[in-house]
Amino acid sequence: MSEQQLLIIDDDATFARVLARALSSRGFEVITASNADEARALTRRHQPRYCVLDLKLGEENGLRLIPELQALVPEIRVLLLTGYASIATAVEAIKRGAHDYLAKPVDADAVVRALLDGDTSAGDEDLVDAPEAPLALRRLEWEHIQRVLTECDGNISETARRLGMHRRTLQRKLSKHPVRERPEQED
Amino acid sequence: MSEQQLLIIDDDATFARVLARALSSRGFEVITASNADEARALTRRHQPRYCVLDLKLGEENGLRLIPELQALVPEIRVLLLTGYASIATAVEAIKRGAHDYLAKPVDADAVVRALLDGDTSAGDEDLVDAPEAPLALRRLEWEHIQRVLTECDGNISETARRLGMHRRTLQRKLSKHPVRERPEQED
DNA sequence: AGTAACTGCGGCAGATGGCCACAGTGGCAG
DNA sequence: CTGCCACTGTGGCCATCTGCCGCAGTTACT
Repeated sequence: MSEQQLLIIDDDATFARVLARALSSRGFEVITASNADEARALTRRHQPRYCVLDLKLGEENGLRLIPELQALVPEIRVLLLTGYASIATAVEAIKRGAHDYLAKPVDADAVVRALLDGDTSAGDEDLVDAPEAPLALRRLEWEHIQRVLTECDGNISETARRLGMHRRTLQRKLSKHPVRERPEQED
Repeated sequence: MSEQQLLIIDDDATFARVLARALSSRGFEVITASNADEARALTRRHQPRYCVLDLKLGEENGLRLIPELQALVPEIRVLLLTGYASIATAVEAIKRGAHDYLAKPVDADAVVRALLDGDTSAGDEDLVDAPEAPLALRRLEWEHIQRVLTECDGNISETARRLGMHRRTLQRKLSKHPVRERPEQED
């Protein structure tokens, strides 16, 4: 296949570099941006077909970028990556036009798979089955918090109030590392 | 004014009944289906504007139903509900046209909020009078524990395993929790 | 009998949560 | 401009909770 342009947008330089290397070696022509403005500029210039976007771009919200990128490159495929994954943000991302949404840490193969997948566009074969296990308590808590947080537009105090918990506690929970979806396996 | 038709599709009769009651009291005209065929038939007949769909419909996958329902009622809003939530299925659900995706346990208010969210045609008459009160974390946790406990036929060890917590911890939670923190009526 | 599950219980160290306090910010009314 | 107010980040204290250990008793199946 001819080389495909791929734009990585992540303010975590280390992560971006590692991912860029991995994707380069898999046949993509990778360019990277570390903030929204840079991303816009590079997108305009290079018209990448693929994009890996970090949900949490410093102060900004990566979600906002999705429509912009699509306006610049209609056929662009945006893959959202985040270290703080939750169902609420995943839903939001897809609604805004992201092609897929993965939780860090991911391996490059998963990224490639997600990016390339769906040219068949929602083939029925690929139906994801629901996991047989219920959500672990930690994760349930995380999901609920994320949902309410979204509902409150990121207002932590308000969220804490609605959740009936102390603001300080909420802050600590949020800053702590999120829960992996499949805790039993390593990557 | 005209009540909004709402179709609940869930093979868990108890859950469907409880939810139906709760949503009825919030101003929806609720009809329920317990399998895909029934759902198709009811959709054809009643042309509901809203739909609450369980992801795991017995043998079938609720995801498949989404496009079908939308073919029957183009403006239908499908809310996916599942006790086995995962980011992967959430992404898939939204891609297939679901309006939102929530993990059980949810309270009826959250369902209503999700259904009406961004809905311009929903004259927010008597529909929205539901108090904005997301479950407190404690309560959410309790509900989830009870759900899984029931699923495990009261087997505490198994429940603890599935919930990813220590058996001793579960025991202590169960033994102490006097259950009632706030007698919340469903209607 | 032996094995393997489950259950209840006690205890301990370390993690977590609730709460207070303080500082800095930004919007808004007076 | 000047408070007032709400939000946010942070540190610290102390009570509670959790994870993990062990032990004993029970039930069921081999």
